[in-house]
Amino acid sequence: MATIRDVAKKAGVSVATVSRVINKKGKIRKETEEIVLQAIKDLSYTPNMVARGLSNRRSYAVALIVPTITNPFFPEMARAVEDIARDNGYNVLLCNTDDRRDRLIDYINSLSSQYVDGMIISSHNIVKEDLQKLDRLGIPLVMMDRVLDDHDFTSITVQNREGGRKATQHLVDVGCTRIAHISGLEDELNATHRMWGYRDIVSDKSWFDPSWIGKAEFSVKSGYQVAKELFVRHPDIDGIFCSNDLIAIGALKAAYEWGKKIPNELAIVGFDGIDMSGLTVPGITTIQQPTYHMGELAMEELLKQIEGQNNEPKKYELDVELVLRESTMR
Amino acid sequence: MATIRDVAKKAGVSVATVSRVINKKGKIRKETEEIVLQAIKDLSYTPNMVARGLSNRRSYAVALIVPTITNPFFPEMARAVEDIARDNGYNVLLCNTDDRRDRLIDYINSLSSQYVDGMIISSHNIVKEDLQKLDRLGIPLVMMDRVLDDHDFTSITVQNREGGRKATQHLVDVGCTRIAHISGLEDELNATHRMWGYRDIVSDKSWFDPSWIGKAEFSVKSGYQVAKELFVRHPDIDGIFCSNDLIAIGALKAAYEWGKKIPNELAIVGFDGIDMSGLTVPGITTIQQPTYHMGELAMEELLKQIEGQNNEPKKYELDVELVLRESTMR
DNA sequence: TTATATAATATAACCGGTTACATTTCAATG
DNA sequence: CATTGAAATGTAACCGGTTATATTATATAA
Repeated sequence: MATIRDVAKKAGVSVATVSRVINKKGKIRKETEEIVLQAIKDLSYTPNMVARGLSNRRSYAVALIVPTITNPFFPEMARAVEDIARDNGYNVLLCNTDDRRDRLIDYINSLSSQYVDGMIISSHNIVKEDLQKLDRLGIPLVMMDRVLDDHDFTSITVQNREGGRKATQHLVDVGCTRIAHISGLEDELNATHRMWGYRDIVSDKSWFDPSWIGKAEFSVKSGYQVAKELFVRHPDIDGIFCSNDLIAIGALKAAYEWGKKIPNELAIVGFDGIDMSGLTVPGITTIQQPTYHMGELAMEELLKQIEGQNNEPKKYELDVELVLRESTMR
Repeated sequence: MATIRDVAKKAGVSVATVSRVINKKGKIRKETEEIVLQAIKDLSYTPNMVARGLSNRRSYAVALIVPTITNPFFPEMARAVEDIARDNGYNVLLCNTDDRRDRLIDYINSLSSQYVDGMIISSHNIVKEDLQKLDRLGIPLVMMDRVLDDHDFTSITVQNREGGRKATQHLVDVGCTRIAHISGLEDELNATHRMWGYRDIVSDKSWFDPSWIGKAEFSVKSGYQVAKELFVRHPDIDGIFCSNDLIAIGALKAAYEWGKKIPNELAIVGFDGIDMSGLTVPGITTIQQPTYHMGELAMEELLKQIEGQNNEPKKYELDVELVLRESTMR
């Protein structure tokens, strides 16, 4: 592998000149530039990113920290992040925290000694002091999907409460009169917002009381179990708004086994709009998040911060959309 | 951030000694070691990985190159790779090629100027000269899932042909007498092997001719379309072996719309064992790959190569297993 | 006690870039 | 023609580690 000094020697100039040509910094004579470019081509030279990183205190890599890449919501986001990163000469480090705080902390620590240029974090385990630490280290950060309530970093999330309302209202509109909600766990802020959206619609109904709200993890298995519990507790249930699509898929499976006909005896609405929600039979009506767009936006905002064009934090709260499928078509 | 020189000064020793303590290389007096460790603790010093990388010509990062992380087969593999990598102090760079050769080449080039310590590649676009290039650059490589036929690198794949046989034989066993196959595209070696497994079972049947084999991309949409074509071409079809689970899900949806009852009028078997295959209604019988294990194994083998313990390439061809679900239970 | 081998530590070069500062070149001005 | 200042380029320090080699301290043998 040729180094910058090889190029300098071949072109008969100093390394500084070569560096200037490569980075288009400072003044260089046209002829000199051409000679250097030719030498670069002749030696098929590529700047060594590690050396450059050491000098610049940069690594040209950003970390994408997610709970787990196996939740289908994240790959699509990751895909978008990587697309934008690649287009801008950055690499993406994939980090799974498994929703464990110790892992998150390990990552934050180890990544900062590697000059990661920025982080996109989706974790509800993050606390204020973590943010302060990153701030102190000068590491740009964008919070994605799962964001802290009170902070001043750029964050990207969706209108969870409004989405919860849309979903629940839709169930009302198709004629449901006993609507349950399967929420995510308490400490998950998105889940809480979605639940409040649900409550906005049902809290003044005569039949409503908190026993209509079940709590599940964001997984198919958990959704399946909690749905069955609801069937026992409320045999007259005729609609469920699930806090995410995985839960909805679990509920669908539970309904099928319980012999409840979908959508006529039980209508189901999910949240997220992962591909899978459209692939079940019947397809599941859901609140679609602009997943890919969120990833794009996150990476773009991060780049702005890294490149220092813009430092005021922005808080995006993107629109969500009701996507109609068979699970509520009656 | 404290540097090694800060530590050396604080401990009253030279940087070489500090380095030796950190890396447990060479002889050091017990007392000296303790003094140094104390200084490290006092300054909460972490070695800078970029500087270390420059010196060692290493980056402590491995690249995971996949067609697209949005195919649910890959996140699980990625998950395993990342787990093992993390445990060993490595980071994982996520690279999506989108099945495009130009992207693959871009990655190979750019990653090599970054001292990536190794690559796990899953791509059927890779050709011999790429392997030679990596060999020349001294970059360890493990080929995953989609491997070149003739090479001498470590590779990890499954018994595709045997899996194809198992799947098809199972359809025969449950009483199917007109069994179609939806294969992946020709240039995908796994798909080809699976198809040959299918042919092993059906080629001597009187009804069989190549029109029973459809070609699809590894996607739900494509599976859906090709399944419908098969329904038209062969109305008496009563079983389909699909080259992967996404195709099977598409076929399931097609059958549902076509009014074919599953499993009695049409039995379906997929391949891969992605989570989703068990979550559809009905669940899809499939040939389960040891996905997580494959990722683990790939990373472990890569580590062996990186750490130089072992250089003879190994070719793993792992067992697959038939997982019974409702789509063939009759 | 001195010579010699060995253990422990220090010095300084090196990895391959960037860049502050120094130097040279050259056109414009007095 | 000498002076001046901007433009172009070069020199060398620096980023923060590793490590070959040199040096010093200590143990062993003669």
